[in-house]
Order: sequence, then C-alpha cells, then structure tokens
Amino acid sequence: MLSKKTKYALHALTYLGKHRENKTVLIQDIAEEHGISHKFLENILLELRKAGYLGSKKGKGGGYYLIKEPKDIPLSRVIRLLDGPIALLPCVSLNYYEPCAECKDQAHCGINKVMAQVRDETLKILENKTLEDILQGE
Amino acid sequence: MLSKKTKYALHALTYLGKHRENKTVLIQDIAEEHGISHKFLENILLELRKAGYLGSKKGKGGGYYLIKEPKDIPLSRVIRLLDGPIALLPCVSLNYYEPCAECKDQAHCGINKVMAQVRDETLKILENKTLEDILQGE
DNA sequence: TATAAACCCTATAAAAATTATAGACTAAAT
DNA sequence: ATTTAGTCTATAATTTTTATAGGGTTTATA
Repeated sequence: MLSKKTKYALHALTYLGKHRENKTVLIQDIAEEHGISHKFLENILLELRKAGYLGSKKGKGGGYYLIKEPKDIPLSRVIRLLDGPIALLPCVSLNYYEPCAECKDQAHCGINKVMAQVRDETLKILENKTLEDILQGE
Repeated sequence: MLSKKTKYALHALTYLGKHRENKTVLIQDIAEEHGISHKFLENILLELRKAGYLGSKKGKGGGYYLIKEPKDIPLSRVIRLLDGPIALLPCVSLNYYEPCAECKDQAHCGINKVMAQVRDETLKILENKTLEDILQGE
C-alpha cells in the first residue's frame, strides 16, 4: 500500500492539475479540499517542488503550481520520491538496492530472480500511468 | 516493499519446496539456513499452515512440509496472507476494502480509477508467478 | 516602509506498524 | 518418563509513519 504521504501527493498533484489556469494554488486550499493537515501537506509539496514537479511563489498571492505536463508525471516517479522503492525486495531495487541479509548467494536465489521480473513488469505499469490519466478520470 | 515476514515466508516455502523428499523439515533448519530468528519464523510457519499451504507434525521427528503443489502457490496469496492488500490504496482493494477519508466522491475520483487499473495489472503479475517459478530459479 | 500573507526549513513528538522475544502448553517418539 | 518439536498468546523492542511546532524568508500592497 502507498503511504499517506504518497496518496496526499497524488491528491495535491491532481488538484494542481485541475487548477492550471490559476497562477498559483494555496496549500491551505488543497488541505481543506481533502481534509489533510496543512503542515503535513506542506512538507509533501516541498518535496514535490524540490523534485522539479512544482513551482512556488512566496509571499502574498503566492502558492504552488505545476511546472511539468501531467503526461510527464508517471506514478512511478511520485511513488519513488515519497515512498521509496517500487521493487518488492531491496535486492532487486534499481534505485534503492541493498543485499538481503538472509540470502547467501543472490546469483542463485530464485526469489531474487522472480522478484526482478515482478519489478520489471510492475515498473511498466507504473511508468505508463501518469497524472494525465488521473485527470482524465476526474 | 514486502515485509520481512513475507520475505521470510518465501524463503521458508522455497526451502520446503526444495526438501519435499524429506518427510518433514525443522523450523530450526530453515531459521539457521537463512539466519532468521527461530521464534519469529515459527509464527510465520504457523500462519502458512493455518492458511493451508503447510502441514506439520508435532513431537520428536516432527516438523513442517509442503502440502500444496508449488505451482498452486502464487505470490499474490503469500503476500496477501502476510502483508495484506496488494492494491496500492484501500479504496481499490478487493480483499481489504476501505474508503479513503480524503476522497469526497469515489465514483468520480481519478486516482481511484487509475489505481483500480494498476491493481488489476499487478494482480495478473503476482497471480502468474508461483513458488514453482522460484524453485526453478534456484 | 510596515504589515500581513504565504512558502521554507528543521526539529521533534505522537502514533502505528513491524519485528522480535518469552513462556507455558500439547503431541509424539523412544 | 523424557526429550523433542510444534502451538498459541501475550508482550516488548524497534522502526517507520504521521503529525505538529515554530521561527525564518520572501513578496504584495496599503
């Protein structure tokens, strides 16, 4: 399951995607719309900005706005950013690799091999679905 | 990512799958082989038995053994049993459904729709990979 | 230029979930 | 009888997630 962080990030991105004509959107507006803690959401939006998905403007009249096209924001990226690895095991993670302590020889581990396949196939799914798909379903 | 519980369960099932000629296998042997806490593994094997994957024999000469064919043990089942939902959000879970608090109208939620698709496609992957696939990779 | 609005940033607290341990109990073999 | 090995439930320890707090910086505008 996705963490609330990632779930909230998706809601925020969706909200921002739906309000692209406005110059900026307030954290507060997104938080209220979805009943999310303002402060918690703040941290999430900050991460999305640092990762290059959002722009922001400080001061009065400020707020957040999308700077990427919805079609260029795949689920895989959002999940990796906020939740970490997509792979089911650290030993097959492309971005967060770590060997598994209980596995003596990764090269001959059937679990490792199958999980690498699962990772590849899962990745295909999550790279194909983008914010645009979400917006179309709203 | 899978919990250690699920990961250990997969290692245990693999071990049991590789030792099907023996009548039974000791918890201790599996625990030692993979450096897992005996007691922790005990609870996991108990769950696998209650779910119908393993049989057990008490007393001297006892232990665990596989009672299902490896090809009839898909990853999806093991994961659901020990980790819970495969869906990325509770609102699209088939086995552990719960509405999402921050979503006002699930019927018009783009996230919900996309995640239901992701769930279906992910499920296809995890239902297709079985213990047999793991054993073949060993 | 003072003021209020709004994001920036880091630290920490609270809660929940995961991981691990403990110990008494039952069953079976010898 | 004794030893071996799984059964079961409770609880402790640890880690992760979720949430909060509060001072800082920037900007619009009166």
